[in-house]
Amino acid sequence: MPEKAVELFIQDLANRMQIRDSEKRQDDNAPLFIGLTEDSIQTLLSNSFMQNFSAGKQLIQQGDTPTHLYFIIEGSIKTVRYSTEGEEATIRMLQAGETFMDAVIFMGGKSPINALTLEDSRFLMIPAEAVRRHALHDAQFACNLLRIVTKHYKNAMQQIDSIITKNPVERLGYYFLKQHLEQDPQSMDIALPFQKSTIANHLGMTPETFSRALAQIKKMGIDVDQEKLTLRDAYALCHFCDPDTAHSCPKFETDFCPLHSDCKTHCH
Amino acid sequence: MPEKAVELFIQDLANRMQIRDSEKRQDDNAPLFIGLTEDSIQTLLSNSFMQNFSAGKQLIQQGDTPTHLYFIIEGSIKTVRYSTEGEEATIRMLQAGETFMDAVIFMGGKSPINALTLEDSRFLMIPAEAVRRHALHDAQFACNLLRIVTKHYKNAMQQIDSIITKNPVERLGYYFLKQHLEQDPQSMDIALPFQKSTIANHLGMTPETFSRALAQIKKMGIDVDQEKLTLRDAYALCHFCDPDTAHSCPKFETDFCPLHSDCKTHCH
DNA sequence: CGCACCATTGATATGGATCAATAACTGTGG
DNA sequence: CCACAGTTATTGATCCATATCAATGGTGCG
Repeated sequence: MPEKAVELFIQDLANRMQIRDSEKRQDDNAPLFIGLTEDSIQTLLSNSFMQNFSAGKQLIQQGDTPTHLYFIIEGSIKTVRYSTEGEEATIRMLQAGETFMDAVIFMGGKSPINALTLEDSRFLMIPAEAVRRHALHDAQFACNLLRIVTKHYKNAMQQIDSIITKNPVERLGYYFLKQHLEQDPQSMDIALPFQKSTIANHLGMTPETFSRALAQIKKMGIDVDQEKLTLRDAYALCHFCDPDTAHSCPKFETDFCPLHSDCKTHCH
Repeated sequence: MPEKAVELFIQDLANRMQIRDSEKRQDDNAPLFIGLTEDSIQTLLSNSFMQNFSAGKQLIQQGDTPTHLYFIIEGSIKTVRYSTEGEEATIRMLQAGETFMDAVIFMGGKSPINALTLEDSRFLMIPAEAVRRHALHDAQFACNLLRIVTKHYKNAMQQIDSIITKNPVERLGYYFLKQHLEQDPQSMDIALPFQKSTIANHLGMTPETFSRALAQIKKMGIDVDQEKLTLRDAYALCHFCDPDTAHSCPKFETDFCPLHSDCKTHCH
């Protein structure tokens, strides 16, 4: 039964990756399996299985030895650290298509984070030992992991920077900007994929402060309608940008990008 | 001339790794080259070279395309991000034997960080393209990179957690604890490897606050003598510990570890 | 010796946390 | 369809930790 599920998953994955190919977006989804041979995927997944968990379940605790790499088929989770007084610091929030425990597996010790489901979720679980072994045999797979982990690391660096140098409004704007670029840079709508209090904690502020920051943002050309934002102005988020984020923006290096030296219109 | 330097370096590295072998500490130093064949190292370093930079030199700017992986032969550097108003957030401070730009090379875009020398320094510089190519050919090398990057990532997570949930004194204590475990868990002395203002920024506080936190720490059984700390009590730092850090402490799971359930002496 | 630079210490100000109350939404059952 | 409880979000009032401002002391270097 587990094997069957995995078979199905592989087939589905293959389908999806072909679709992606034609869309030229093969990099973005399931980056763990990019460029692997059918054989390689089979070997890697030979002891993997699917499992469901209900909302609010602690999958991993700080100090546990990580046993699996989790690939989210359905649902969402967050990874957090707790202080001794029980305060929590949210490191990441993840949705379907993303993986977690991918980095922890290679840290060579106990897990520095807790992982818990935010809603009822379904995972493909690949044994940690299989992942480590496979990485040593398939350099492509190891490089996929590298790309994934470095991306996490980049996000962590931006999170650190945000918390240290930015005020709540700027942090929120920066978060929205990144969501905007990630979801669909053409659309004027941005979805809030998680509960506000969860995002607030991820940004290092209380829900109250988050709420007040939202109110500020409204005044800057962004309509807030429950769990959806609408930009009234395509450039409303531009002054939250930074030099490395700019490069993933379609407006970058057009004369309309406020960071561009020739820009006349949107500079301040 | 560059080739000669690299030859020498490899030889020196080999020597050092043999020494480490006998000390059973082969994991800790030069983790980039662990387990690689002589051939593999040769290929990797074929276009590498040594270069010196004076203190305060910007090696990489945010938004630059990273060109090399740097291995610090001598000196120290820090990686930082700047806000638009010029405030800085220090991500890491590194010394001889460590590498940087290792993760950035695999992020597939522009650098999210600046790197600048803290003193006159000397680096082994390996072209980024060579690193990426070699990672695809030598899975062992890719796994070494994975271990390095995941370690950075772990530190970043702890840094985020510290800044969000801990007050300045706790952050400082946690930093000292980690230094203590990293430098020499047996010794009662801890060296401050960087300028106080640099550490302060890394911990997300001003130099003034750092200074006041130091004063608090003095009251907790730790003598502060300029750039060296001395623990008056081997357990002085224990209540700054957390479940995942504990595992790298020699006192862990002895009855004297305050985190241990059977501990009678040091609990509070 | 004197000039920088860094660290410390004290006085004050302020941004965001906390506390408290209300409002909006979610789902459930009558 | 509405009434209800439970959760999540907003808004207001207050407080406190840490930043900021300012002055002094220490250290190393030319």
